[in-house]
Amino acid sequence: MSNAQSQIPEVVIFRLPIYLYMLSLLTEENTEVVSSQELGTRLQMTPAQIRKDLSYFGKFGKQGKGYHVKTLSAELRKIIGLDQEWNMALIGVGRIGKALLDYGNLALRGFKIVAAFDIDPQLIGKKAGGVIIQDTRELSKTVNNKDIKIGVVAVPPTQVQKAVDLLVGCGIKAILSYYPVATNVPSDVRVRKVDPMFALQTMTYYLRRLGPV
Amino acid sequence: MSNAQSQIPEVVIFRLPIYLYMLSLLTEENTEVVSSQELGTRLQMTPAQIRKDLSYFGKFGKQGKGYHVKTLSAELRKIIGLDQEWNMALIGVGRIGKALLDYGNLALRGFKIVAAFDIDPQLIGKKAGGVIIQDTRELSKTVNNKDIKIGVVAVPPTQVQKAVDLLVGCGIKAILSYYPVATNVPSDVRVRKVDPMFALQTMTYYLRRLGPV
DNA sequence: GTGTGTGAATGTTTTCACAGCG
DNA sequence: CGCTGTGAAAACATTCACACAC
Repeated sequence: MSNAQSQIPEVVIFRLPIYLYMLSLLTEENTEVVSSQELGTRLQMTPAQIRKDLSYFGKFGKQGKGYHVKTLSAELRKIIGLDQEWNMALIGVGRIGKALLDYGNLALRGFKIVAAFDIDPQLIGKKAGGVIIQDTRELSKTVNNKDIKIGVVAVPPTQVQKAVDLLVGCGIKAILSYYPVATNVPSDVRVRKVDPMFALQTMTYYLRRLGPV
Repeated sequence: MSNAQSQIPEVVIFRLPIYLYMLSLLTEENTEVVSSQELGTRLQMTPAQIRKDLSYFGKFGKQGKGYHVKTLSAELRKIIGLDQEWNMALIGVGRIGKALLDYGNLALRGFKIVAAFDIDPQLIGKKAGGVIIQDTRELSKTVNNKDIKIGVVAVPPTQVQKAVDLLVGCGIKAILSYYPVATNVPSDVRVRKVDPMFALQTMTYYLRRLGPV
């Protein structure tokens, strides 16, 4: 049915969860149908962009009416891959790692940290966020047993490549890293780097340019 | 000296903290000088892009050598506005709010939550992450007393506009919101929306397209 | 020789504008 | 009529390629 596959810009993929999020808000408000106009207002983007983005995946709208909220929601969930649960392995149970283990929203949105690993012997065997911290040597076995598809790397910069290698060795194809260091991975493995501080650090640039306060 | 001001693309601003981060790693390694080539390799971007980005702000490199790590670091910190401490007010001490109060990296990087607010009477007066939770009615007074320049909004979607209005009313010009709902603000106020889940939610798209596993 | 800074060229993303459908 | 879906145009961002400085 859909041809889809390769030529969809990455920015478009990045926006899909945003649409989905707004659709979930609309569902809560019992809105049945929404136009690209209305979505655009709520998300502060142009209606044309929303229509074009969605058109990469199919024709979900009805002319003269708009988009059926529930239907579009379901379609997007399928496209993004959120119509299933995803098991994740956490490498590194330091500050960020612990915060992730305690972060309730993960489970709410279908992501579950089902195993945690560290190299610190002091931590191994301890319990955190419902899982027992394991030695990294058990990674491969656990990935298979627990059907883990996503790796989350929360180790210091110097250890990132090592952690990534471990995950890649177990057949993991999607890795979220909490330090933006470059990593060497086969081309079919996707590493996404996030830093919770970057958003703050870009705002100060603009604060400075507002004239003296 | 610098003309700077308006015409610098926002994507460039977003990359500055990334450069700064890599420079801090290089400093730890006692590297004195680095080329755009080397930076590019480490950050997985083209040298040309790095040079062009930096050239928006001045000429920091030396031909034939590269960039002096410490000097460039210092310059970038000045440009981004990280050569000072920033006081922040948190609105909403729920799950995300509490996580932020406990997040050590904030202070390490020069950001400090110096006041927290909520409307829940059960929370007001309690202590969290070193600050006492206050009634939002005290916001204005506290913003002035504590020289607060950044607001962090961690309240449910339906309350975001209200919280943002409060902050804007106190003269706050930079707001970080943990839900990507559109907000109405004067044009000199910058609202940045972050959702810690979006990075995950885009990876599953690509996971699905890797052929059956 | 080596690597920056930068116009010009190329590539990508967004917006426009309108045909066509409900 | 109103609103989608979409080629074509405009805006924007990245990369090239080279003169010049060390």
